Amino acid sequence: MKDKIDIKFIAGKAQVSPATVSRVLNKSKAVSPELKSRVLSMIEKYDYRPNEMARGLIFQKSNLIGIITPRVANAFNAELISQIEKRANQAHYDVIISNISGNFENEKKAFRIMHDRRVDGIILLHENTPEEMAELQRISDIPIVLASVRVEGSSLPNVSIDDERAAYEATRYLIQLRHMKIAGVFSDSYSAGNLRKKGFLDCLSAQNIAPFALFIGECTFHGGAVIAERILALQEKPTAVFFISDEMAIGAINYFQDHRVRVPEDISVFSFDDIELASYVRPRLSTVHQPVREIGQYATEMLLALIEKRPLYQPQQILPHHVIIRDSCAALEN
Amino acid sequence: MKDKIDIKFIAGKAQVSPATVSRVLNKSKAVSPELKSRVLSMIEKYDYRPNEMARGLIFQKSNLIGIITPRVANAFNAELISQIEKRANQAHYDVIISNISGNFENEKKAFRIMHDRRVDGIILLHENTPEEMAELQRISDIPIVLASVRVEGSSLPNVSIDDERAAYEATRYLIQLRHMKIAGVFSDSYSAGNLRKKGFLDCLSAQNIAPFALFIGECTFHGGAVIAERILALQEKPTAVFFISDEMAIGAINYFQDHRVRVPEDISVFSFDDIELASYVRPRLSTVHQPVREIGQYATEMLLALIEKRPLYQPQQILPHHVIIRDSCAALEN
DNA sequence: CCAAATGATAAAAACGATTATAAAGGAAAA
DNA sequence: TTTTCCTTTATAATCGTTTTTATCATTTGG
Repeated sequence: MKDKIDIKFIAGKAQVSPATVSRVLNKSKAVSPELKSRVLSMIEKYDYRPNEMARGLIFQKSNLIGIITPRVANAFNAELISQIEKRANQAHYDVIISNISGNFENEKKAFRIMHDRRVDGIILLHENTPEEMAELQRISDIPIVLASVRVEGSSLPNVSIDDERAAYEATRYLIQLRHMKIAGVFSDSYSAGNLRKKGFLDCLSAQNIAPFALFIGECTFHGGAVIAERILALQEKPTAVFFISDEMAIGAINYFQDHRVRVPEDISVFSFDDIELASYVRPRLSTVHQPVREIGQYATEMLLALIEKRPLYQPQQILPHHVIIRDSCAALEN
Repeated sequence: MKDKIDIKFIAGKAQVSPATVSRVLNKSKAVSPELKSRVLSMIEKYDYRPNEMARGLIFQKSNLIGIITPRVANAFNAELISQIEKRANQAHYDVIISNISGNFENEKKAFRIMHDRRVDGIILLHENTPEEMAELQRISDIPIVLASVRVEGSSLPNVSIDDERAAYEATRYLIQLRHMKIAGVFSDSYSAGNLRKKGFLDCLSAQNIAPFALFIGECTFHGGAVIAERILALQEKPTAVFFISDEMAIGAINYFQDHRVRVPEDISVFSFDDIELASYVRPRLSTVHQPVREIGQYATEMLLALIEKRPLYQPQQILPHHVIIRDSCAALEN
C-alpha cells in the first residue's frame, strides 16, 4: 500500500514541520539553507505537488475560469474558447467549459454548478435578455464577462464588435448591389444576434425596403440547409440572404448548389463572423470579420482584472470589425 | 459586510448543528421532520450550496475530467470535446480542457497541472510515442483514456476506429481509380496519424507502388494550403493526394482551385474524419467517416468505469468506420 | 552580564465540508 | 423506580494546505 505524498509526508521525510515545507514552497519566510535543501530534495525525490483543492479552500480561490456557451463545436466559439484558454493559462488559470443546451433553466443550472466549484470568473459566449442576465448575477457575485456579445440594457462588462453597425453596413452593401428582395436569417442565443438583426432591419427601413422574409434557425451547417430549403420553397425567392453566421451560410449555400441555384449568380449570400473556413469554401464568403483572437484575449484580460479587483477603465469594449467582400454576393442588373 | 453562506451559517440560522445540516443534504441518516424542515427552509432562504472544494478534499475526488489536446479549435476535436462534456455532465462531472502547444514538455506540464487539481481522469485526443505515454502514466496514476487514438505498444485503454485499416481501404480505393502517383500528407500528433500513415504505406507497397511523395504539415486549413503549394511546385505532380484530415484537405483544395487546378478532374483528394463540414464543401469530400459521437461518449463511459474502479471488459474498443465516396476523387483514364 | 531584540522553527488554528463517536433524551422492560 | 435500549442530535476529528502564534536559541545593546 503506497502512502500518499502530502505535505506531512514530506515533512516527516525531511524531519521538519509541515509549516517549514510550506515556507520552502512559497518562499514566504526565510528558511535556513540546511533545512531548505533537505526539504527540497525530498520534494524532488517524491515528486510532491501541493493539492490544489486544499489550497483553493484556504485562499478562497479556485484559479478556475468557466466558459458557458450553447455550442462548443461551433467554429467561432471553439476558436474563442481556444483563445480564452490560452490567455487564462498564462495567468495560471484553468478553464472549465459548459455546453448548455436549450433553455435558460439549463443555463442557470450550469451557472450554479460553476458557483459550487467557486470558479473565479465566468465568460459567456452567447446572448440573453437583460432580465436573464440580471437573474444570473443574482445567483452569485462571480464576475462575468461577455465575449463577442453585448446585451442592451445590461451593464455587464463585454468585449465585442459593434454588431448592429456591422450588420447595417453589410445590409447596405447588399442594397448597393441593387438587391431589393433581401431575406434575413437569425438564430436564438447565438452571439449578439439581436443586435445584428436590429442593424439589418434598421438599414432596410432606412432605405424604405421591407424585409423580404425573416427566418429563425439553428446555428449549424444543417440549420443553414434547413433554411435554404424553406427559401427555395418560397413562391417568389429573395435575391439576397443575410445570415447571422458563416456556418449557417455555408450550410445554405451547399443546399442551394445541390438544387441548381447558383451563388452568387442566382442568389447572393452575406454572413457574419469570418471564421477561418469562410475563405476556404466556394464561393468564398463575403462576411463581417470579427477579431476573434483579440475578443477572446481581451475578454479574459478583463475578467482577470475583475477577479483581481483591479479597476476596469473601459467595461464595454468595442473592437473594430471589417466588412469583407469576397465572392458570395453579386450585383443585380438594373 | 455580507457574511458568507456556509454550513455553519445555515446551522446557526436553523438552530441545529452543522452535522444535522449535512445529514439533511445528503440524506445520510434520519433527521426528525421538524429539524429537517427548519434546515430546508434556511437552505432555501439563503440559497445555500455546499462548497465543492471542501467536499472534494474530504472525498478525495474532484468530479473533474481533464481533456488534453493539441488543438481545441479543430473541428473534429471540438465535436469530440462536446460529446465528452455531454456524457460527463450526465454523470455529474465537469470538464476542464488544456490546449497544449507543440512539444511533449508542455504536455507533461499540462498533465501535472491536472494532477494537482486531482482530476479524476484524463482523456487524450492525440498521439504520442509509447515511451511518452509511459512517462505520463509515471507522473500520476490518474486513469487515462485515448479517444480516436490508439498507440501501438501501449496498453492504454482507448476508443477509436481501425485507423490503419481505414487508411488502407482509402488508399486501395485510389488505386482502384487507377491512380499510381499518390502523395500522402500527414501531421505530427494528430489523432492516430501514425497508424493512418502505416495503412497508407502498406497498401501502396502491397500493390508495388512507391509513394509518390510524403509531406508533414499542420493540421489546419492553412496547413493544408501550405502543402498544396508545395505539391504544385513539384516538377511532376501526383494525380491523387491522401490527407490525414478533412481540414487539411479543404485547405489544400482551396489552394488548388485558386491556382486553376481542378479537383477531382486534375487531382483527386481523399481525406479522413468526415467532419460535418466535409459534405458541405465543393467538391464534397470523399473521406473516412469516424463515429465521433460514439467515440466521445464511449471514451467517457470507459473513463468513468476506470474512475469508479469498475472492470473494463474491452479496454481497446474499435468502432466501425466507413469509407465515404463523395466527389473529390475521380478515376484516371487508362 | 543581563534584558531585549532577532531569527528560525514548530505547534495549532483556520478553510468548509463529512462522519465517527459520544451524549442525551425518551420509551419499554424489569 | 431503575435499567436498558433505541433514536436523535451535538461534538470533534478529518481531508491537505497556509498562516498566525508560540517557543526557543542566539545575538545585540546598555
